[in-house]
Amino acid sequence: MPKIVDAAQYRQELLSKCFDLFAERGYANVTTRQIAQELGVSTGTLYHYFANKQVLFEQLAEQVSLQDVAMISQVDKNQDIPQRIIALGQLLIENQEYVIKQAAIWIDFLQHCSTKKVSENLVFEQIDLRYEQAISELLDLKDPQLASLIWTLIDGISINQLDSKDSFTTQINLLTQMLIAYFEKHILI
Amino acid sequence: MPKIVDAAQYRQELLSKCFDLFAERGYANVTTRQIAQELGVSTGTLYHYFANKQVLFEQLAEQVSLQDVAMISQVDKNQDIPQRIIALGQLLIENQEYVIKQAAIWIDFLQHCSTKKVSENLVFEQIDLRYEQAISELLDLKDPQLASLIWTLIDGISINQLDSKDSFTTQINLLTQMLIAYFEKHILI
Amino acid sequence: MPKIVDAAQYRQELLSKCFDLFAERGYANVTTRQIAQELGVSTGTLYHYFANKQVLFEQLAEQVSLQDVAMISQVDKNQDIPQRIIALGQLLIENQEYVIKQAAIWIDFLQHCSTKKVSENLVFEQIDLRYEQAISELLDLKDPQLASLIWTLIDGISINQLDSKDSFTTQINLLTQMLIAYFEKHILI
Amino acid sequence: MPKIVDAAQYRQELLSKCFDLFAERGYANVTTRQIAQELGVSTGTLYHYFANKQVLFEQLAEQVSLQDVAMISQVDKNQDIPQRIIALGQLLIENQEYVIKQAAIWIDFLQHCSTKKVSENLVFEQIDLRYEQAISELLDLKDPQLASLIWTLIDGISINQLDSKDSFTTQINLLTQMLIAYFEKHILI
DNA sequence: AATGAATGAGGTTTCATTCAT
DNA sequence: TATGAATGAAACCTCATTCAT
Repeated sequence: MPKIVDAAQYRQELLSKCFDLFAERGYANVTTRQIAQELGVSTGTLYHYFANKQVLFEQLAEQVSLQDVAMISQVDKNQDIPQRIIALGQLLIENQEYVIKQAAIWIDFLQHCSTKKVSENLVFEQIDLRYEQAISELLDLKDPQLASLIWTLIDGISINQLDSKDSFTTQINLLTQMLIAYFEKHILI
Repeated sequence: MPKIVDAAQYRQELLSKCFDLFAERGYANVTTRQIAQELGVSTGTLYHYFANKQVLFEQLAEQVSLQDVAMISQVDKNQDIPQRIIALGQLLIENQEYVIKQAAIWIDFLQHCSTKKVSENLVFEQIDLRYEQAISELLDLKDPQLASLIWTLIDGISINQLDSKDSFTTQINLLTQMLIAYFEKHILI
Repeated sequence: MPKIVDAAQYRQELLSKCFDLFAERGYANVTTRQIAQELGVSTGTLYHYFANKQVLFEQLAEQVSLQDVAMISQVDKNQDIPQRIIALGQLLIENQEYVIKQAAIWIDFLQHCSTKKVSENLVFEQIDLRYEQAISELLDLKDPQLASLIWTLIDGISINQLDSKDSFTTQINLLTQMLIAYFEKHILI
Repeated sequence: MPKIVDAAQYRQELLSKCFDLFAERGYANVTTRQIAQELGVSTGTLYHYFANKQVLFEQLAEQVSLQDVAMISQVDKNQDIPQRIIALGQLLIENQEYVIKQAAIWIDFLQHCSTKKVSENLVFEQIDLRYEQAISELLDLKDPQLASLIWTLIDGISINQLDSKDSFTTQINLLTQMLIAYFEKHILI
């Protein structure tokens, strides 16, 4: 009997392990050899679990999106909308290291998708929808575009955090206030 | 009489010509041969005008940032702040094709910078400052962070425009309203 | 009670099963994984029965040569030489699918042998001798070179059957007539 | 101005230089690095002149077929058919080293073609036709199948010359006699 | 100034073979 | 016996860059 008991689970582990690598260097600047090394396996093993570098990356993006959604759903919904927005901001700031990396990967994935043909965008659209739903649910939104936009703005902030990570807090807080102001004026009451 | 009168100007022309290429494919997916072909010159000539691919790209990013600033400064300042915000939104929507491409290049450049060492971030910081000033001036802002944020959010929206370009208008309009709500609540009296 | 009673016999079965695979794709274009899959076993099992891919192939070539000889010996020897030649041609045409595949494997094996050192040519020479004897016996030949040549010519025709399998019949018939003409002129009486 | 004056001619030179390599080792056993080394160029240069290994090989096969035809046309046609056949045999024996290698490449090419899809067989059919015409012309043949067959038989003999190169002469001579016997019986008069 | 042939390090991927279970 | 995950050398190919002309 072979060593690995649950291949699917092991794949997830491998994906998690190369999260930092892709986030910090970007898809094009990471070699498959580096990935294998980071994972502590041979390149052969890498290709045993993932058809190719592209597929590996797509599965990582998918995994990341699921984690993001899980993070968002941590916000306590027993509060009014402005409080929830603040709580979301708080959560992002607490997890800023992760959030910034996640954004780096997501942007990379976007570029990747725009290069490829439409057929592959199915996985992209599916992921996109996930974010939309998570935000809609959190803020009781009826407008899907608004939900999409909010996460888009968060990503926008995240990727702009080159080294000045202390500004992340400030920018998220500013965004929080913008959202609250917008909600108070257009949505609540 | 030599063909090229003004080398500096010719360089600018070359840069302009490869804007689309980088925007659509991304730095890593464009080869120097493709660039040369797009420009209608040989690779040798390319290297005559630019030390290497990286420098070429950095100069393109710089050129783009100057064009962006020029675009922003087109907004008529003889209106109140909310009107200026609306006008800016309008401008972005009118130039959406350019704005989206510009964002693609900017994000690519960000990734590029975060990979490299600090020494090269000088050019990055310089560019960043330019945006900050343009927005600050346009909206009479005292807080540089807020100015930075606004352009950051615009970029955030822009890069998320994979194919669904019709949503760009909606999203920019939503952002416009957020900004107005925020200004009304926190800045204008 | 162990599953496999007779390892030697099982090996023969395995060899027979991968005949088509090697014939259609060629030694270099068949992976051990494909072989294992075709055989319905794991690669581990494959290596349990055969030291390596090369040995597997050599044994296949040997098995094929034995089958060829068995086929040749089916020709009824109660006829004169020209009739036997015609009967041999008939037999080849009837089994053309097999004959063509067998030739593909044989040629592959020849290439294989010419690459390796002389030590391994023992198995090659042994196989070669087998063909020589079978043909010599069938046509009452004294000249071993002539016997060799005949099978060589048949192989030559066989490998040239890319897709145009209908020409196989024609070409074998032409060869048959050549042989008869040659025998009538130089050998019989 | 670049170094190479006539790229097409240089390509031919490169092809000629790797003839031995492919003939002796076979397509699958020759690496692109070995080819480059044999040619005295870098792998990059190799790929500058040939899209990939496959294309290089196909062009080699094509070149070889042209040389073969040129060789065949050397036979003096001012003699009767049997004499021409003998002269052809003589020519083959004189050039046996080349003939054997050429056959090795041709067989490799056949295998290669049978693996690929029909679209690529155009080049194969074209080459095949060339042989047919050269032989038809030499022996005043009306039957294209017979012409094809003759070259096929020569190839059959050639590839069977593993090391025993002295038998090549014998076998070609035997084939010569077969052909003469066949012509005398079926074609002439 | 302009060309594009030449370079070769290094990228992605394959695959025969091993070995723990 | 049987399995198939794991290995890593080595294959094919790309591409930023150089340099002779």
